[in-house]
Amino acid sequence: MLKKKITLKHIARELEVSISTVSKALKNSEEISRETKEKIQAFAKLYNYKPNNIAISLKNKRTKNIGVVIPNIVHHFFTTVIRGVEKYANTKGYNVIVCLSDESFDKEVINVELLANGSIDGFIMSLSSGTQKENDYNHLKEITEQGIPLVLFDRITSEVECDKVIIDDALGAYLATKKLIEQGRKRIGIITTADYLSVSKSRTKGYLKALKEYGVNEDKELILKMPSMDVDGQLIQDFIKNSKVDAILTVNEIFSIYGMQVAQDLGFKIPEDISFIGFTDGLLSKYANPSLTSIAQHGERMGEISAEMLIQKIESEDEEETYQTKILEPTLIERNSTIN
Amino acid sequence: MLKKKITLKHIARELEVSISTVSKALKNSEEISRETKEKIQAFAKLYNYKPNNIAISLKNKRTKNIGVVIPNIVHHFFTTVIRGVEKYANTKGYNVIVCLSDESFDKEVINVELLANGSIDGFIMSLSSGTQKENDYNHLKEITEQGIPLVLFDRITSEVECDKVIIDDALGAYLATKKLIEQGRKRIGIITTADYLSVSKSRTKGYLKALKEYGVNEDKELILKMPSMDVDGQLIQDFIKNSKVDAILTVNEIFSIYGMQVAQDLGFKIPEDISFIGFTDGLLSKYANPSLTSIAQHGERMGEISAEMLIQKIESEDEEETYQTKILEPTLIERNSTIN
DNA sequence: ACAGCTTCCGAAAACGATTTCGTGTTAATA
DNA sequence: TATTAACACGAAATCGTTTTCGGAAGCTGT
Repeated sequence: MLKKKITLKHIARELEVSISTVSKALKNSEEISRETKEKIQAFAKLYNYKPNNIAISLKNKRTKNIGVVIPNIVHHFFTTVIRGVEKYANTKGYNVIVCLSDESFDKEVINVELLANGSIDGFIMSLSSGTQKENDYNHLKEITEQGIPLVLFDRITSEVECDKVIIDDALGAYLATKKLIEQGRKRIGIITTADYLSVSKSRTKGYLKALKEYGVNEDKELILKMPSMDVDGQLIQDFIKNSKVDAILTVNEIFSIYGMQVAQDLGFKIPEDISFIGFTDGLLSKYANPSLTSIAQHGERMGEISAEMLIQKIESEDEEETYQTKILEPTLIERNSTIN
Repeated sequence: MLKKKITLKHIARELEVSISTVSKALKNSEEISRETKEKIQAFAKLYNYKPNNIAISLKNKRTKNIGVVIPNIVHHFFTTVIRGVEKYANTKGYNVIVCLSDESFDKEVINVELLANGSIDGFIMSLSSGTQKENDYNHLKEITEQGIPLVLFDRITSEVECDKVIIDDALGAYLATKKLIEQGRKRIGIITTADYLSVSKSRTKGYLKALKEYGVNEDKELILKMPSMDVDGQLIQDFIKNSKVDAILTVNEIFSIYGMQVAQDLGFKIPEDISFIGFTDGLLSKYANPSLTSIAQHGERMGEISAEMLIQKIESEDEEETYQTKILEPTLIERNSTIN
């Protein structure tokens, strides 16, 4: 009943030729006579022969797999990146191995070390918050030292030399803040996370830059730093209640969505009393009520570019150690959470 | 500069012993003398030796990879399943290779065939809509015939004999409909998709069963079948405008969220004039405004169970061909889109 | 002093494929 | 007829690991 996979050896034995002959015949080598080739090819097709990927990987020292290690999969942004990576990788014949670090340094290290032992030809990664907090990148330095190509996206670090893809986070925050100022907002707050997260830091910077440009002084009371990536409802509620903001920029969409709910519960009208802009532009932004003005991070594009850069490095012969950082432009998408 | 990975051969040459000795020493074999083992182990640690996964896979004919093929990654449900699979698989030392079929029959076949050639020890899959439409499962039959374990979840078929994990879709729809009836709703509509999707069919069945139980006759005008998984705004708008429904059940959350927006734009109050219940209970349901009463599909649990069943099959010696279908109970989560 | 045991280690096959090189046969050329 | 070239194929190494088997020492006991 069990139709086990057939190998070159089986074909060779059955047809009374050598394994080499079978191998060559199936690659249509000129070395083999027409009739022998036809015989072998027919037999192979009949028994649905497909070469064993593992054996080929071992021989070629190339797996045609790329490893994607991301902090989580719940944030819509990361799933769109996966989509982009998949899309491009597939056209080039690569599979995608997805590993979740779960925002944990230890899990990230484990995943990387596991995959680095031959399972993949290169990595696409976004740092876990744990890793950014520890500020320890030895696991990444090791793989680059071994010559395994690596592309970091979104959550990156200058500690590791490799290709990188990010959006201009500061610019995104700057544009959003500017938009709010120009709409007449006077007290613009920001809900961000701890500074060790590279993106949050940049976004806060862009926010401050815009304020400065318009002569608004930084006000610590308008900056709420969430201790983790999770929503702390109480903190947001207190912030909205006490800070007298008339606009809020958040570093992800969940903070905004949650903020809007709190604000509405407190009787504020959106966008009249308080307007909101969030980062990421995922499904939530589009379907929230009111819909959320947001800064698109172009995750799918980011995934495609990452995959393209990685595969380019994987397949390039020369060991030129030149790395580039691609910076995508964020896009402000206006919806009903700001005046339009 | 490049610190290439070290192999058994390198160690053997350097320490002037045989490869076999090195291999055994690193496994702490009793065959090797204490001093030789210590010497080899120290050397291996110093040069950070890690065995090559590919070589081991070839030798053992086991990759410690499991392939997950899903229709898309945008639906929150599938990402939660991935999480569950990852979670369980990692505890057992397995990696997860994710492939997206993009709802396409062809892409599903390609992915399966690629992975089946040695890359993975087993499959966890949910059928693409294209596959369910074509009703062609030869690619799956082939892998099961080869003895490769397969677990189907959510979108399954009776055409293939294998382990399966689903929620009781009919029950979910039944419970939701019953809830609506008991809340006094008189004209309960359903927004579903074409019948070839196994889950939509079951859910419609549950909906009809509840109606029948309460003596309500089926009314074709209350059933909207969307031609695809995508939201067709016009259809939904016409449906809400013309059908005079006072409650709507939808087979996913996006249809509900979209429906709520349309209803609100038309001046209906939710839940007073129209109440909504949607399947899936993703982020959208929780953060929508009003928040959406929904039927939780327990994706993460489903992923865990799928992984558990698969790994159990992979690691069991006996070739017993007994397959089971696990049916999870859906949970109705009440929020503000229904009266509470 | 010699059979019989341990103890410790290496040779070789195996997993499944690719590829280089060599060789026997035949046909073409001098 | 002798030489050579073209053709068709096979042997063997290789990728990195595991594992079986056998054998060389050294030791024990009689």
